[in-house]
Amino acid sequence: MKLGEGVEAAIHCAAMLAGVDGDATIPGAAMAEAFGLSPSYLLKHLNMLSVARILESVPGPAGGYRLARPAEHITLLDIVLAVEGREPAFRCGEIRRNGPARLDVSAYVKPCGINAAMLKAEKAYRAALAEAKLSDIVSEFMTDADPRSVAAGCAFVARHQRPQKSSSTKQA
Amino acid sequence: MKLGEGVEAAIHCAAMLAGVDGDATIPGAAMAEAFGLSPSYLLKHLNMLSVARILESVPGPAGGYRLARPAEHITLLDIVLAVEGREPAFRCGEIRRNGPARLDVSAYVKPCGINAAMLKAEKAYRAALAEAKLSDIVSEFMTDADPRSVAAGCAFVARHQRPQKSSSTKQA
DNA sequence: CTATTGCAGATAAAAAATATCCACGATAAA
DNA sequence: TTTATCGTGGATATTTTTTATCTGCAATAG
Repeated sequence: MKLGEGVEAAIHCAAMLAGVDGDATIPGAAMAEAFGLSPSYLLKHLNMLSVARILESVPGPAGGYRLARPAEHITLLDIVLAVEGREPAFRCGEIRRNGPARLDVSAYVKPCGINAAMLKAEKAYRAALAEAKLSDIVSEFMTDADPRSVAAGCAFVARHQRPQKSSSTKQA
Repeated sequence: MKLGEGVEAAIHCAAMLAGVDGDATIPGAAMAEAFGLSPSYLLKHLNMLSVARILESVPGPAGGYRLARPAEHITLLDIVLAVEGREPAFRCGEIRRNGPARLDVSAYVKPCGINAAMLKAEKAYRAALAEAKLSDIVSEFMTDADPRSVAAGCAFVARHQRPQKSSSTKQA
């Protein structure tokens, strides 16, 4: 049972993007620098978030990424599933039917009880992640984290975010 | 997020061992054959279950494995942790402090909120697994599975289990 | 036009999971 | 006592997955 490092990166990036003004964007390279990550590889993960409609990407200069919807409507489950895939962690290989004395396939129509129990646990896991909204993560960070850390994060966003020319004008 | 195949093998083996009479044992090679698994590799997993005191191993002819305690006191969590390790799936790399503008370490004493949320979800996952007793898995299999499958399983256990000479005599 | 950005695909390097083998100690049975 | 069977531990190989890099391409603000 292991989660790739991309999950941590994706959540941190999403949290950072929650702090931009209006429809401004932050380039992926800037976020890679902020977290000391490999730019090329981080782009892979950010792209998966784009495909999952969690982020929006804007090409060209002044381009980059921004949230595709308000942070209140993005959960950690959304991000984890986008990066890690939607398949369950436990995949039943149906090894019970791999023995030398194989029965007819009709003997295995009932689902494997072990599989059911494992899937039930993962359902609980996902339910807990679905409860964690990105907006909660951000606001908790703002109030609980060390002021220097908060200030540094906000300064970084302010320095790297790029306002868009078209669109309405400012933020909501 | 992925669970190794060893988990499925370990649970199936433990369930099989729950069906032996008294202190009899079943050799690892027999269980590997029953599930069509590589014997050498399955032994690795069975050994981890032994180290975790979930199984007991008996060397020599008439040796093999048996449950170290009643199936009522073995949970899927016990098995999963024994095989996959006890570390959480999400490991916080503290990438927030890896940027170019590093703050003093004192700015990071507060735990990462993202880490806390991920750990909370995994706690729910483990709690659900802790609810699933091996005895439940077995009894559910006995009553719900196809009779042919149950009969085949019981026959296999009866054919391969090996009673122990010493010890009290029979089971409790 | 030019520079910057995201994207897709090929590729490579590193790490982990899976699998095999052999020497060893224990032990039941012959 | 001898022999064959079993689990253990270590070394090693194979395969798969993860992580990382690079190149060419399309989009676009200035």
